[in-house]
Amino acid sequence: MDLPTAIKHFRRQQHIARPGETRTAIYRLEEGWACRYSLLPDGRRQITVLYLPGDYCEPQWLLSGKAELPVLAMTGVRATVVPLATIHSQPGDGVKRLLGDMVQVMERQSRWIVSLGRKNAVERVSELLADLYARLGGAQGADGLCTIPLTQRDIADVVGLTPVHVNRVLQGLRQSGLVEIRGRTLLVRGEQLPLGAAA
Amino acid sequence: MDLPTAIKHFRRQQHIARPGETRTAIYRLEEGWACRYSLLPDGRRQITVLYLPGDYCEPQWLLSGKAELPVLAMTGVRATVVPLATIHSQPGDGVKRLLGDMVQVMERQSRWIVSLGRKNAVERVSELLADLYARLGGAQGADGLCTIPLTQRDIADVVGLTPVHVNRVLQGLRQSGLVEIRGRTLLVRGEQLPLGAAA
DNA sequence: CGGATCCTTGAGTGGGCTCAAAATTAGTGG
DNA sequence: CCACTAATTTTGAGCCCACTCAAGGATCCG
Repeated sequence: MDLPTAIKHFRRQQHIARPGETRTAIYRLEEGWACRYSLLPDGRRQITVLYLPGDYCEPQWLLSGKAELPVLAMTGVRATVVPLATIHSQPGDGVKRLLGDMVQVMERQSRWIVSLGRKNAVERVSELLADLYARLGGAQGADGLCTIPLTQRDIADVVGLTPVHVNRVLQGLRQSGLVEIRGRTLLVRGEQLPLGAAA
Repeated sequence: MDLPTAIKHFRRQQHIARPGETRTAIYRLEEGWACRYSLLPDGRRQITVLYLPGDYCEPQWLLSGKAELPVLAMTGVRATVVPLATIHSQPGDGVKRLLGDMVQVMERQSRWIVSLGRKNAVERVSELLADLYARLGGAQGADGLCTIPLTQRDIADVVGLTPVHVNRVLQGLRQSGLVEIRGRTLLVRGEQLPLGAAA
């Protein structure tokens, strides 16, 4: 109803968009994480994009106006609704900002293709955690630890591994002091994790 | 010099763009294939995008003006030079067409992430060949066969496998009648190959 | 015709998967 | 606050797909 700041809430495991839907607005995540994923007929799932607080979800709706793949809230989500009409009617920063975001997403996807195609389990998990650490803007907690609200199954569906193997990899990283696990919460100590170098 | 149709040629294995370069024009491939790739310090290579005749290379230069990763001619290439200034000065179809292409590339990358993360060797190679067959616009030869000018090493660097294993997979597909190999040329019989279904 | 690149084949290895079960944690309703 | 259930994490044993290493044949190119 009110134009400037419509807010929408989603619960964990609730769909933000479903394939084929026409989209007339995009969301800016204010709080919580979301993902775009793909489900194979036999149940295998692969997450193709992660959306963190501050991200626009999904930029390409500006161009295509249609959702190709399902988008899911991975935690509770609070998002600002940004109607496409609003953006188009003010053809200044808004469009540019979003197109820039699209390029960012593309580059991140390219890097991820490299990881999935050519890197082993430890490298993939490390790179994911390093990327998330960087995107969260450095440390959150006072002790340089930042919180990852993902299930080990979720991580597995990002890095293309099984939950069991992700668990074993995380145990290795834990012994290296790179991550901590308190209850069901994953804490990452950023810095040392190797970001994906390439040429 | 001449504005409307500047043409540029590249030989096989010649770089079309190198990382960090400023780009003031994009190319439209008239003939030949190209790819964007990433090289890890230890020599592992992963191809992230394939450009076929008719494709614009690379659309995101319109927005970023900079090459992030190297682009390589995989065969002899003849390309039309499209200066970015030309596109921006005629803000009609040109921009829209290119942005549409960008979305296409993004969706193809998403599908490829699914393949690399969740599919086995046979599925990946089949999907690649099916995708190429579709993008080449159906059959080229009179017999419903289309030609793939890629090395088995090139294919390996797309699907994230070793050349040796790609060879064994292709032999399986050959016995299934899905592909033919004449000398060093790969011929694909499209139709039956399963395109990546997802939901 | 020589050299380089590419394709092919074989034997052995290993990283990540599968299957299965137990332990821990989160969530729910009374 | 507690009992109960569901979801997640953890651990173990065995297996298989794709890799590695190595050598020999084809094919291309100058």
